[in-house]
Amino acid sequence: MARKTLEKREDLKLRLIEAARNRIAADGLSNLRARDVTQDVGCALGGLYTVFADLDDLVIHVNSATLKALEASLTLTEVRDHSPADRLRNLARGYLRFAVTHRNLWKALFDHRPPDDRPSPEWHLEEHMFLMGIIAEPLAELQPNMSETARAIRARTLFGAVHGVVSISLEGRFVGLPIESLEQELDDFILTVAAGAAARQA
Amino acid sequence: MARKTLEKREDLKLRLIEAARNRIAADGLSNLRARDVTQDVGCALGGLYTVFADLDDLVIHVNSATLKALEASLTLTEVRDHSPADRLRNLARGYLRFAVTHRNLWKALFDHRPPDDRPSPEWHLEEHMFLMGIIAEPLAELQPNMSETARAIRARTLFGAVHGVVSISLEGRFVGLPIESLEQELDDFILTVAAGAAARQA
DNA sequence: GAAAAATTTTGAACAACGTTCAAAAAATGG
DNA sequence: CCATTTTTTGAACGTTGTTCAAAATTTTTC
Repeated sequence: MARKTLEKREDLKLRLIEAARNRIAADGLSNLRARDVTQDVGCALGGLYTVFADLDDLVIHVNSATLKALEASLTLTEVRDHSPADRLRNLARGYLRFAVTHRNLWKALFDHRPPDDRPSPEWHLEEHMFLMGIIAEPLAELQPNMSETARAIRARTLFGAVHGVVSISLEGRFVGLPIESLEQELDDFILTVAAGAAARQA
Repeated sequence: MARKTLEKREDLKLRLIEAARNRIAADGLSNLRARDVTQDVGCALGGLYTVFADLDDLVIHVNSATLKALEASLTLTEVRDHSPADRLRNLARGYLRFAVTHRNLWKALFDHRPPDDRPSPEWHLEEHMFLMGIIAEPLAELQPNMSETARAIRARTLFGAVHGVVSISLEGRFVGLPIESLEQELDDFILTVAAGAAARQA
């Protein structure tokens, strides 16, 4: 029966993802080794390549799980009856908190570069889109007379800005700063952007 | 005489940096190979390790040169008698233009991760600081009653934001967009931040 | 249920890296 | 010109990701 076979394959796949996730969370993406994860799950080295195309494919699946966790974390903090600026601030805070809490997994989302001849599959690229979507909503409220496409681009810009601020805060040289200061700085930044958007809107 | 020896060492060093720079510019950081650069300059494989600690050390020197070029490019476009917002916009534009023009060298600045047990030397970390310094000046004019340290942090935040916007614009999926649109979007973003800063200042 | 056929799993072997270091080559100095 | 020191060399090593013929297992057939 092909039934049992498929199930076992799927089970191995999940266990490999879980093992890789733990390895990345503990030691960082750059220390992920095919030999380690296969030993962790108790299969042969070659077993990995019966379920994934290569290591990058496995990493993509780990990143996919991380994105789902991030999505769950961000949509949880969404409160619909707050002002747009407050909602944007909450999203930025949530993003910062997630990055701090799951440092290595979060870093893996952006440190991972698939080889030139094997770019990320379409389904994974689309997983990044929910981030833009989440931002687009409060943005629409903030600048209602903006075209749909312009707002999509602006959401991407805003995400890039927040991600950049969080990145440089966590990876830079000022990492001695307490998390509260980072949050305060990020809050200020978001409120500044929101104020500017509102001002230029009028 | 130790004179000639030192000169030859220095010459080899420079030639290796130049070769590595060309390789990175052409094929990207991830395709840089010790065997390639040593062949390019016509020395033995081991010769590289008589002048640099390892490949990462060589990359750091390439990045150092890239930062100098970026600095030259940005300070050139600085015009002191413009408004703070205009100056910030010019800096952001210059940054975007540099990233577009020297795509792979610019990417190498941030893609390169030295191994955990061998972080970047202090002198190289300080080279990144001029970027913050350049930003801090117009920022001081924009928000004069801000403390020195707060402004330093804000400059870092602002750089992170601009870098994030440029990154996501160039590496994301919307790369079909013409450069003019990216520039327009970045302009808008900067002016929004500047407007917000001015508004919250008052 | 045993033998044959198909499938799955294995891990030794391979190629491509960065890095090392004993030996060769070159430079120095007396 | 030879001895000594210094510099350069590239074969060899350790560690990667990846492959694939063979072993182990499962399924099918009679």
